[in-house]
Amino acid sequence: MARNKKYSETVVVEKAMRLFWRNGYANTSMQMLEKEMGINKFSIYSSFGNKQGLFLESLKTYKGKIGSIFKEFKNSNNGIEDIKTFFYNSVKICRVDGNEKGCLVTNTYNEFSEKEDEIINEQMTSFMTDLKQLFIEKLSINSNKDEEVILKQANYLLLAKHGLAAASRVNTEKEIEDYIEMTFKNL
Amino acid sequence: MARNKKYSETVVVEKAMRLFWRNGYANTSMQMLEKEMGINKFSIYSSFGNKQGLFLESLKTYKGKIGSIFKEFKNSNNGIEDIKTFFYNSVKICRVDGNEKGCLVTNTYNEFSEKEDEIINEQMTSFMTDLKQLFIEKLSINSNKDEEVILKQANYLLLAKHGLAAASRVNTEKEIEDYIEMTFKNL
DNA sequence: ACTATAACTAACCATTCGTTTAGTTATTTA
DNA sequence: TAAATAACTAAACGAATGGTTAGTTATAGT
Repeated sequence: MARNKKYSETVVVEKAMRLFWRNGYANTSMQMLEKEMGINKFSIYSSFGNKQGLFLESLKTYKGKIGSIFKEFKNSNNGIEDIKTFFYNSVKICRVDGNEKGCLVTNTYNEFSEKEDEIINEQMTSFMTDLKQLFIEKLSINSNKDEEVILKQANYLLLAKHGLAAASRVNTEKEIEDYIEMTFKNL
Repeated sequence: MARNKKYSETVVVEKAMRLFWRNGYANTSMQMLEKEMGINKFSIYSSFGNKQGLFLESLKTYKGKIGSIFKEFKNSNNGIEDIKTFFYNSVKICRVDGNEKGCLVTNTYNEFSEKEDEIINEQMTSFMTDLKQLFIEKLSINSNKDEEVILKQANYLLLAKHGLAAASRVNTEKEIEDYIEMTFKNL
């Protein structure tokens, strides 16, 4: 009936994601998004509803980005060694594509931890729960540890992963490598 | 010459600190500060210059608050066991006095990691450097580890402490205890 | 080619931000 | 007690925020 969009929503949401990743939600303004995405506010609002809608779509894109790492993690069968590989892969993905730092999900988790945004908080909690479950499964492979120990170690790894994502924003590659190696020394 | 202040700067900056601690710098508005501190914007500006001045003063107050923990940490001589005690004490201080979460210094470190605020970034870096140095000293007590191992372990502890502060905002006491216990198992 | 309509531009909301300032009140000191 | 002045109140500042809308342009299907 009328003219088509000049932009691809997939392309512009990828750019928005990078900006949110770098600056967090609150510190990314619509003006910055307009500039980075190369489209007008009107287009953003007609495509994504509002700022939060765009952010949720960015989170979805991010999860797609790290999906391959998770898939590899799920499908392998080397127990603890897989978790370690997963840690290294998680850090690696934060180093590509420019200046973005840490894990977008973890950053969001921290930024919204005191807020009361139900939609976003639910997404964060489910992400963490799923990750913990995966750790438990991997820790159970080829192991005769009892459940209590496995749960304790899963908690340990969850917090380690969380802290690693936080630290990867401010620490050097060497420090991070030292941390990962030490983390897995006694599991 | 003229009338005296109705408020104590020490008292109101303590209240400001609690608010910054709970919400971070950007998410704490002057309006919120007025309400929490119980004084007018004018009084805030005349006492502390501007928002950043008030924040720096809050940081100073916070450092005073955790000063006793650091002092105890410095003066004891049980090596690694002291570091563990320090970790537990650091977590404990985050649980008192209401809903404030995590470590104000670490929260600030994270919030400003991408900004270019020289004054604040310098304070954060020096705090971390000092802490690392302390870890190195404690790890060297009654130990025949070579320097490389000690440095690696210091990096490990620094990131663990950083991650712990981040995690203490969102995780349970049990998860945190598990994490600390596991952390020191590896040393 | 015409028209309906979606995509676009750009100006403009109301609100909130950190900060300032004009005007008033209280109290210290001479 | 009276003058000087710091502490106070409250309103307003410009800039920036997320969000909207009136008006224009391009293109789809008839």
